[in-house]
Amino acid sequence: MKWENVGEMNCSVARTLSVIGDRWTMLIIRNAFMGTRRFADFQSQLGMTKHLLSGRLKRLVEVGVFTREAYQQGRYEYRFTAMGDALYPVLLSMAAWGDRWLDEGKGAPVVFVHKECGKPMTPTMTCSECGEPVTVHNVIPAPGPGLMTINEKA
Amino acid sequence: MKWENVGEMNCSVARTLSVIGDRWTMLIIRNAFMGTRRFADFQSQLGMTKHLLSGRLKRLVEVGVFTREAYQQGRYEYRFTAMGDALYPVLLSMAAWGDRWLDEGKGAPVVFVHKECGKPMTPTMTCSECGEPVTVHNVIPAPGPGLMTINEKA
DNA sequence: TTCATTTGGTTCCATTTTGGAACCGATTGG
DNA sequence: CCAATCGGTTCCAAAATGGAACCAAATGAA
Repeated sequence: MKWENVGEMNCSVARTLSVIGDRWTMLIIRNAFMGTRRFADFQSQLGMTKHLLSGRLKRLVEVGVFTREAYQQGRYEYRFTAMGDALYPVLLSMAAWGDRWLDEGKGAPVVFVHKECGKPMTPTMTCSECGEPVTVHNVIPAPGPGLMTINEKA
Repeated sequence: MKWENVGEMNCSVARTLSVIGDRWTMLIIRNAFMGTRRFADFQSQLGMTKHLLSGRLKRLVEVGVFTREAYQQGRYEYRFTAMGDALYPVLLSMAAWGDRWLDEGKGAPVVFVHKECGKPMTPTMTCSECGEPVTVHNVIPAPGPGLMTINEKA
C-alpha cells in the first residue's frame, strides 16, 4: 500500500494521519498553537525548506485546518479554524508523552497552566461519560455506526 | 533543518514526533493496540513493505516502545512496554479528531466503551488538577524546568 | 520617486526515503 | 523428507526531502 491511500482506510486514526501524519505537519501545527501565523516565521522557526512549508500550508488550508487571510496586500496569515483548534488535544497528548518518557531527566520545557483553576496541569485523557481517566486497560473498542459490514481487514 | 535533527529540539512535542511522527509508525502502534503482535500480521494488515516495517519495529524496540520476545525458535512478538501503553491517549485523541472532523457523515467506525462505567465515550482531554475539559482557549503554556535559559528560537 | 528590503513563494537539482518485488535461511508441520 | 511459513534482507525504480538560487509584488527609507 502507498501512503497516499492511507486516508481511504475506514479508520479515524488513519484518516487523521493522512492529514497530520507526515514529517512536518504536526510541527507546523505546534508552532501555530504557539502563535505563529506567517510564512516567514514558520520557516525560520522550523528551519524547513520553503517549498515543503508551502506545500504543507496549502494542504492544511485545503483540508480546513487553517484559513489563509491577507493582513496586507499579498501578505498572508495562517490561522486555525475550529477544526484546527480541535487538534489541541492531539498536541497535548504528544507533549504529555514526551514529558513523561523522553525528558532526559531535565523536566518539561513547557508546562501547561489551566486558566480556570490556575494550576500547572498534566493533560489527562478521560471518559466523557463518567469523567474518570482512561488507559488502554479500561477501554474496549467496539464496532461503530461507520464500520463497513464486511471488514476489509478480514 | 533535517528531519533526523528534530528529536534534538528542546520541545516535548518534537521529541515525541521524532519517535512516532513518520509515515507508518502510528499505524503500527494503532494495530498493536488492536492486538497485533507479529511481523507477518502487521505486514498483511497494513500493506506496508517488509523492509520498512522491519526498520520501524527495530526503531520502536530501540526506543523502548516495544519489547521483542521469541514465542518460538526464531519467531517473535512485539509487545508494548509501559512506555508504549502510554501512547494510548495519543491514539485516542487522533481517533476522536478523525471521528469529529473527517467522518464523511458515516459516523465513527469504532466506538470506545469505558469498562468502568460501561458507556461508549468520547475521549476528552481534561485538567489533572480540577478535572475540567481543556481547550486551546483555557490553557496557557509557561516555561518549565527543562527549558534552556537562552531560548534557541530567539 | 527611486531603490533596497521583505514577503511569500517557485524552480532546479542532488540526496534520501519509500514502494515493489525477488530472494533467503531457519523453523515448523505433515 | 518436503513444502510452507516466518522474519527478515537485497535490489532497483519512483517519490519525497533538503539546499540553494531565483523571482515578482509590496513596503519602507531616503
